[in-house]
Amino acid sequence: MRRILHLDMDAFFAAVEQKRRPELAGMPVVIGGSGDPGQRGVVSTASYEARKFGIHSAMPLRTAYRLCPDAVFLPVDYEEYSRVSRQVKEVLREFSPVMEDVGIDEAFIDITDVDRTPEEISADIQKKIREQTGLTCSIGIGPNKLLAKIASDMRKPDGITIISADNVEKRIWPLSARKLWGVGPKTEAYLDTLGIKTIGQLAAEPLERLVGLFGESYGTYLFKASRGEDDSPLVTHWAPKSVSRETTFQKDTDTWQEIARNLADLTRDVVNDMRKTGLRSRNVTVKVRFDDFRTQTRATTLPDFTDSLEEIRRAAFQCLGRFELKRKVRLIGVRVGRLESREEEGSS
DNA sequence: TCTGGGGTCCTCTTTCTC
DNA sequence: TCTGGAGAAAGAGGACCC
Repeated sequence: MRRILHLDMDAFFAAVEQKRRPELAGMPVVIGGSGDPGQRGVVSTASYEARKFGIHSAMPLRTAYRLCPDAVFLPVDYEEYSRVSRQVKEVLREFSPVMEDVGIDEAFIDITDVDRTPEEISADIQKKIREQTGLTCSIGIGPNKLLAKIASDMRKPDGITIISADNVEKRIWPLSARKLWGVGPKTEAYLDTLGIKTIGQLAAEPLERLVGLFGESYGTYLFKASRGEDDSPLVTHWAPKSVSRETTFQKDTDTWQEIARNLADLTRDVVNDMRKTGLRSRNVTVKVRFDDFRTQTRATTLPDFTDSLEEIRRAAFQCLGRFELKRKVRLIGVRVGRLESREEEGSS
């Protein structure tokens, strides 16, 4: 039986800010966008004090401001959070070389071969992270990634939760189906129309029914996940599949020059990114979101892998030309896909 | 009056090729 | 030369994650 540990930093961005500016400790702090709640943007992280006002991630900054005008609003400082994140990951690597990064504030490690109890390992990790960074984290341990991740969410902040394969029914089945990784707002609402609210109710459905409702791949996934089954391995190395940049205009616009200028800037940023990481691309996609929030994409395949700004910009503008820009534009974005690394040229 | 940005993966449809 | 079908590749959209 595997033993997987999932670590989740508590209110990470807000906690980093409160740590480096002690006067913010105990105050409602909201991190997001440019840090100006009058501008367009959403909440990335709210401190626990801010959450008491009903503020949560993905909420528009303006809404957060209405809920708590006294909160401290700060811009996202990825460089600083990345630096702290590296410290946290270094601590984890001391415990196991098999680690999967899940974004900036989460990770899995495989502790199957670590010769200590899960409780000891978890407490030790929490202690070391607190010493190194001054921050708290929550830890979940289970026989697979799915259960470890659900566990880490059960006691927050600064908690440790252990779920074993034989107490899935007791611990997992009463939870909302939304707690399963891969079940978002849409699926939750659909399940609700079927009278399915909990993971246990999902587990009561026959495989054939779930496959009929959700398709082979996702139906099978839900069937297994509701039983706490997950044999997915930890992904320790992976290559990027796409690089993108997008921006939401502060005011919706129908000025072609403004749209074009932004697309040119974003394309330059994407190409710089690609070159820094030694990648070339064969596919360019442009994304437009209109003022009614409808989103469209137009893509084109290039004759060859390239990191030439000229070629990629030409392709992006060719895509832009295929949109009917009848409404005002809210967002413009560009993505390059079908990547290959310059070193392994010709191999894909 | 709202609804970010950077990703992945899946599904369905259209287009290409043999 | 015309037509059709099968299968692959590309394009588009959408759900989901942090």
